[in-house]
Amino acid sequence: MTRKDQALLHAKAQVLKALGHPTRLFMIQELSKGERCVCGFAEQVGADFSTVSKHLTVLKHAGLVDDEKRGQQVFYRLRVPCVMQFMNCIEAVLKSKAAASADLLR
Amino acid sequence: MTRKDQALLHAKAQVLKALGHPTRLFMIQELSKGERCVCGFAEQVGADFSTVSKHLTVLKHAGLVDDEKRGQQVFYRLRVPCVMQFMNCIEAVLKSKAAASADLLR
DNA sequence: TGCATACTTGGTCAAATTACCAAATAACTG
DNA sequence: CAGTTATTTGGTAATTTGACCAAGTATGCA
Repeated sequence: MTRKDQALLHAKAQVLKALGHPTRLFMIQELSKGERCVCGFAEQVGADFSTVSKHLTVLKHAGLVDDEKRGQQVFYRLRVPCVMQFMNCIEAVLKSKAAASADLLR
Repeated sequence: MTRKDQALLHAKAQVLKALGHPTRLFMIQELSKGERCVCGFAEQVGADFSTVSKHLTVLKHAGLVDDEKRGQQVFYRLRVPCVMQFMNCIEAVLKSKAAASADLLR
């Protein structure tokens, strides 16, 4: 594996890692319905404003969302909507896992 | 959000988190080509045997892979091949991010 | 200008992650 | 059975993560 391959692998993993947190995944799901300001999330997510802001920063650095300041508010939006297509597959993984656990009970 | 929704969100995030490590992502990519024993990975990945084993355990717990012992070797295989479809989208995210960085230079 | 609102940033701390080594287990081999 | 190979498990140390609080910045409004 070349150094370039390694870098690409690392970059891809970073994106997935950014998605790998309940709060951030929730944010992505919400953003798939449309843009949202930080304050909008602060209400829904039961966390500190600063925590919400930091999670959004992680998503931004991963390249998953864009932000735009309008007035006093900062609006975030999903940059690449295709990430939502992951969800079906993830659910398939969970189902397959559940099925395997059920197998153990037989 | 109900407690059940929360649990589902958490479970999904766990799957993504499992994918969010360069070594594990590499393993998944390799497994998409066919099953592989732990020793096969130990060679390719420049890490300790125990480290490799632990990464595979993480993937297994996430429901992403299955293992089967045959003789002295343990073979792992991808349980849900659809995860490979993520890659195109992830690459799109990276490209979009690169494009945004390029914008800054204008 | 001065104060409130909306965020972000920096600091701190506990918990989780990851890597390695050493030791334990399991299955073949002579 | 003794020794070797393949893999997992347990322990430990370094690093990263995630949550909160407090302080800083920026915008809008009286």
